Amino acid sequence: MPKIVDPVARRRAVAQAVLSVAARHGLEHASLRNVADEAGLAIGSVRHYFADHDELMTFTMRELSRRIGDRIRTHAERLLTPDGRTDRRAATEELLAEFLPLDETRRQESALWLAFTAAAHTRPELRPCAAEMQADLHTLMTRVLHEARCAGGLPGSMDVELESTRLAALLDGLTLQATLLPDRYPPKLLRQVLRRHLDALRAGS
Amino acid sequence: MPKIVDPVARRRAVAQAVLSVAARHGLEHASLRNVADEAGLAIGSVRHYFADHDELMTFTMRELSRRIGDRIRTHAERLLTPDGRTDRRAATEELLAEFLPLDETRRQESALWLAFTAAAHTRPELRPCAAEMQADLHTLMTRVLHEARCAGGLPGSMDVELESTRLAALLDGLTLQATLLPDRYPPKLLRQVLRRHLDALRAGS
DNA sequence: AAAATATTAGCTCGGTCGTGCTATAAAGGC
DNA sequence: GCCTTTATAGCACGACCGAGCTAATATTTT
Repeated sequence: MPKIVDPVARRRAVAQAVLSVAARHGLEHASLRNVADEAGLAIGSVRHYFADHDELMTFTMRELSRRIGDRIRTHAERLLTPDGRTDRRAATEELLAEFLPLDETRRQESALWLAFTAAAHTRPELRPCAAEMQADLHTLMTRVLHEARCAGGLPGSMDVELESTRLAALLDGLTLQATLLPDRYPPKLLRQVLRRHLDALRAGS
Repeated sequence: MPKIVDPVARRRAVAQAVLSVAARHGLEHASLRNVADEAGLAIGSVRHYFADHDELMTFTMRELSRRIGDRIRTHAERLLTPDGRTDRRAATEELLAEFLPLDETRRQESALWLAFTAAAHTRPELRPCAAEMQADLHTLMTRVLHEARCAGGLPGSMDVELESTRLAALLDGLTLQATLLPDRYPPKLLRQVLRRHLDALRAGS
């Protein structure tokens, strides 16, 4: 038998290389050659783990989605399983703030998310994943608003479905703008806008 | 002298070809060859009007910006120079709705806007234009909210600057989502979300 | 020790790219 | 009619691309 290599770990490492190249030079430069260089592998090695370029891209997008999802889930659990001591309002704000590019890590993730989302427009193989990410966001917004309303934090007259869409759009829009112009949208401003929106929801309209 | 050709018209025609190709197959396929084919010209002809590929791209993005801007300005004038008979509230909603992908034309423009905006992340030459577009959006939101407040349509306690950012983010986010999943975000829903936001602003919070 | 095989490495092909460069065609001034 | 200027057309080069394919390497099991 040959050298034992954990195939999933390798695939993830290669996906990380794709993300690094894409973050630095754009998705269009994430060629097999550049990615192999970035990962410190030969081009043939990369092709051993991915059938073709498309599979590499779809896997990488799912990897990005998984990474963001993991980060969100951590906060979501804290919110959805309150231990009594946690401030629901603050926990909600923290959860939603997790989507915003508040530090360099999340700024880079946001930029990558935007790149893949835009690419999904003309690359059919990426569309399912992009659609899933958007659906997941909407679902999470619905859960958050629904539970907040049940807990009495939001008025019962609220249209949860509509407000979920509005909240999701606000987060996506803020992320888009802050990713493009980080200087004009410092973390403080982003949190301020989010807080304002939550306050408005709380007040009923 | 040679055959007389209006150079600006030609440049715009070529830019239109870029937009067509980009809308159909993505910005990365807007090569000189594909664009020349789309425009019905030889590759050399295209290069006669554009020094290099970068200039073609920057010009096309500005052209797109100009086209969207023109459409907006038409509505903006109607709102900012009211003739007494116009309903300010409805005119405002119409103006803001002009940003949303409510029909096929605007859906395509939105997709192109998104593609260029995403590309601006890693293409320095596109950044100034992207930044301008975003700044213009914010400025317009500020004007609309400011005038609406002066006209008594919005509470005086409102933080215009903050609400402008929030409104701009909402529009960008809605556009992003509706462009990616047109089926899930039909025009009716988009207008509903916009109306809800304006109602909330009106109610003071 | 040897055989088996997952892994790595790299050559080759056809294709597309931007761009430098040259050649032809058209049209108004002399 | 000729000449200058502008527009159009297209060849040629080097670079990069994805993918098919083969060979070498390394390591665990037999």
